[in-house]
Amino acid sequence: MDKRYDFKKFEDEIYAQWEESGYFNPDNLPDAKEPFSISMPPPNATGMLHIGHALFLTLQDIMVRHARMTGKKALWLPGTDHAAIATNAKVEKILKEEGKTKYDLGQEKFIERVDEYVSTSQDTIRNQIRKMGSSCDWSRERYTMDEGLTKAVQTAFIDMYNDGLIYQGNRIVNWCPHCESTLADDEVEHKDHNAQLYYIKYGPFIIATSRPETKLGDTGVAVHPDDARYQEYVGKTIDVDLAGHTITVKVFADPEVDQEFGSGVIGVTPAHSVVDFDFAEKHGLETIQVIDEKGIMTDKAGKYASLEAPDARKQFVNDLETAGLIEKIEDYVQATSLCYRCGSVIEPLISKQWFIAVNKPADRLNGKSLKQVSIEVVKNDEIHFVPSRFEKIYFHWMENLRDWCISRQIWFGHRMPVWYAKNDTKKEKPIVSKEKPEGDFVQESDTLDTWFSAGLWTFSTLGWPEITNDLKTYYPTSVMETGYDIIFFWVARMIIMGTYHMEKENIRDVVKESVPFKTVYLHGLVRDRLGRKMSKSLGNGIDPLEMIEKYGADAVRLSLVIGITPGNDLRMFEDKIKGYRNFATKLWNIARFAKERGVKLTSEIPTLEKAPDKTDNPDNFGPWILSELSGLYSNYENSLKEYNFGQAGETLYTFTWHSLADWYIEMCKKSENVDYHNHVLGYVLYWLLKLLHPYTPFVTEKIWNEFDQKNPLMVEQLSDKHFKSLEDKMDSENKEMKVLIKRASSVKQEIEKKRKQADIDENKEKYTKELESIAAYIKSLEKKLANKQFVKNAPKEVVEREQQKLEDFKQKKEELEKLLGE
RNA sequence: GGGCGCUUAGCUCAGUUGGUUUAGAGCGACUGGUUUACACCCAGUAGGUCGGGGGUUCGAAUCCCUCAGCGCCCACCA
Repeated sequence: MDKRYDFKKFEDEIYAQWEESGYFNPDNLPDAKEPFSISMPPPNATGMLHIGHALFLTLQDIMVRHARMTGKKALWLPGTDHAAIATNAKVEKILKEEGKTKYDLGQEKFIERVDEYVSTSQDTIRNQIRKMGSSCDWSRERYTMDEGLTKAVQTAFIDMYNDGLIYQGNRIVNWCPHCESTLADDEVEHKDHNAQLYYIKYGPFIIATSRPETKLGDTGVAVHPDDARYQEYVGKTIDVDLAGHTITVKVFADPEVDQEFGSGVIGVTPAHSVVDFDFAEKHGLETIQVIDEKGIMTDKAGKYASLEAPDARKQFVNDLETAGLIEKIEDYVQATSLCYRCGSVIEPLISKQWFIAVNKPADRLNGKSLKQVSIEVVKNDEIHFVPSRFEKIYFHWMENLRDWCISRQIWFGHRMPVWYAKNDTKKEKPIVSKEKPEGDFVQESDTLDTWFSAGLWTFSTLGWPEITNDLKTYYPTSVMETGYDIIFFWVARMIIMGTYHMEKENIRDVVKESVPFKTVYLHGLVRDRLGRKMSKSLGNGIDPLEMIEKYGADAVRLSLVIGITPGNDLRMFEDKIKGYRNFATKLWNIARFAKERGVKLTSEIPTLEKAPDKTDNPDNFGPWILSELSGLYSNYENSLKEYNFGQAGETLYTFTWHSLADWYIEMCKKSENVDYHNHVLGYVLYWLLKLLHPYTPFVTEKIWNEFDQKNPLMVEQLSDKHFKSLEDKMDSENKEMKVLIKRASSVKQEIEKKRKQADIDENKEKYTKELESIAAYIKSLEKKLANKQFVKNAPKEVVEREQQKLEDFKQKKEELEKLLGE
């Protein structure tokens, strides 16, 4: 073996061997029975691996490798997402560099161009995923735009349409003038910014508005029903002159109006405000659109027509001022809506779009709505969140969910199975069908929201709408592991889609449950050393590929996992990774030490009676390390069961470095009982490599290989039964074990004592101090034990423990006193 | 406006239902050592009133209240 583990030399090779072995595919695990499955959150097909990917790949790989090694039929299904808006924008940018626009190409050619781009760049992310050591089943890889998933999307759309859950409607939507597309509610970000509040003389009222130009489209005035100031106008329709532009508004009362804010009167603009749209629906107001899809004033804006909205505002305010209609202008902080992709200010607009009705009772769901069922399955614990606090956030979002706008005006994406007669230019008579109807029909030009297909991911990738063996076996998936930032975008949508489509009559009895996953594990965000988000503009990102190159994939994996807790952000910096590179080297050297001594890996428990019966004999460390190993195993398994990946990792680290290397191996060297220790070491290493493998798959596999093992480590079994028998054996030889382990620890103390003795002269002062603090502690223990309340109320074990402590410290005190010659 | 999280050694973080720890780890600092498993090493030292205050309890980093700072999410006050 080389003196140092050269990860660069081995990692790619090891991965290739794994892949060739076919064991990433659970079909090739013949003895495995109980299924375990994870759908990989699909990275963007055109994306590059970033540190966030590295984190989820590590966590999921740990789960999958562990499942595989504990006898499960472990499937980790990889894939990529077409990321409609992002990819569309990317290709548009490339075209721009060529001096072209998408219109030069036309939709068909543009899509060809996108497909071309996607297929060349998909390989990049695939290979980057491999670099992390991800043991996913590439034979089942999917893409959200592949043939099968396209079919799934169409089937899902048609089913929901036929059930009345998808409808076309003229409703107010979030419009991004830059992307020229609608956005879902949660694709809109809210940011405070400084704005002006204009108080306008508005017929008999004063109204406040931050967007004066929209007032040209007002059709109503809202006041509070109890507001004495405006009672006389309620129910009346009045004409209002706004500097020469006359609008007609209906005055109505609604309890939503806050009497205290502004003047207590709202000018209602149904076409350009979400709230006002709701008012309009409720009170039967007309809508007048004064701003169009590109942010330009329409003909309805009278003399302001064809101006850009900000210019129209300036001019309009100017005109109002001249006419003496501006009462005052106040500064105030307003929450504006911004596009989450490009940051443009969102324009609420009324337009004809496709929606999913989340509140509508559905026959398939026994008259419950999508929303109700999605809430229910989490309340009933059919799905549970780790950490559970995110359930509250999920409920809150679900309860307030409005109908989901699923149509997008970008070119790249799933086409809807919707057709219009060629002369139906207003899209008034949609025909929903997979095939183009006979005659002169054109397909709906809008595409579907990316999250529509992403919502189907857990079952579309298993072959749905076909009823496949995979669907029967692996649905619902065991765990959904993803970031908390994506709960609404994705997790919630998968729950909506899964609980609906898997209730279909031909599926219901085939899958075990309709929920898409049983557990949602949410990890935190990776931040820089200062806790800032990693971003290109800050240049504070850590490139996982560069780090793999420098320190190895195992080191990157450990650095992402040790010390983390579910749902909490973590900070990442290079030194951390370097430290874990050292760990891999440490492990390598342990193995090298073993190999050079002629150690053979073995699963056979070393006999205990070989340890000689002498207090200071280093051979006593044999039983000691076995008991440590046994403790490690239960700690490890319990931590993983609770998704405490950080803790399990830390336990492995501490055992390997400190118990095994620093103590046990040091003792081995001092013993002449070579055969015995070789057995112990071969045994401990055999199991330790298995335990470590999910965390550091490369170096453990390589070491395993160095010991000429038959099978790859990745399909070796971590046997619960074995550790039970280790424990049993230790129990059955309980008395002897306890004595031996105790002796081992007394050897440790002996060594420390000798060390102290050696430097006692130089450090007399220090030990005197220590003696003082021990004396003080003894006093406090005595006081505690003299406290009747304590003895009465505390559990017996605690009291006993304190008594034991007292004795131990008394002994320590005596020893120290002896040392100091007092 | 509502909700959530965080605040523990110089830095990054653990700390399970309150009691196996007179508060732990890694990194960094300092002292010493070792060159036949490993300097990507070993032994050790220093460093913390567990954000402040109050309460419950025999016992609180851990539970409750309150205040402060940081961060995040949600939200239709025009």
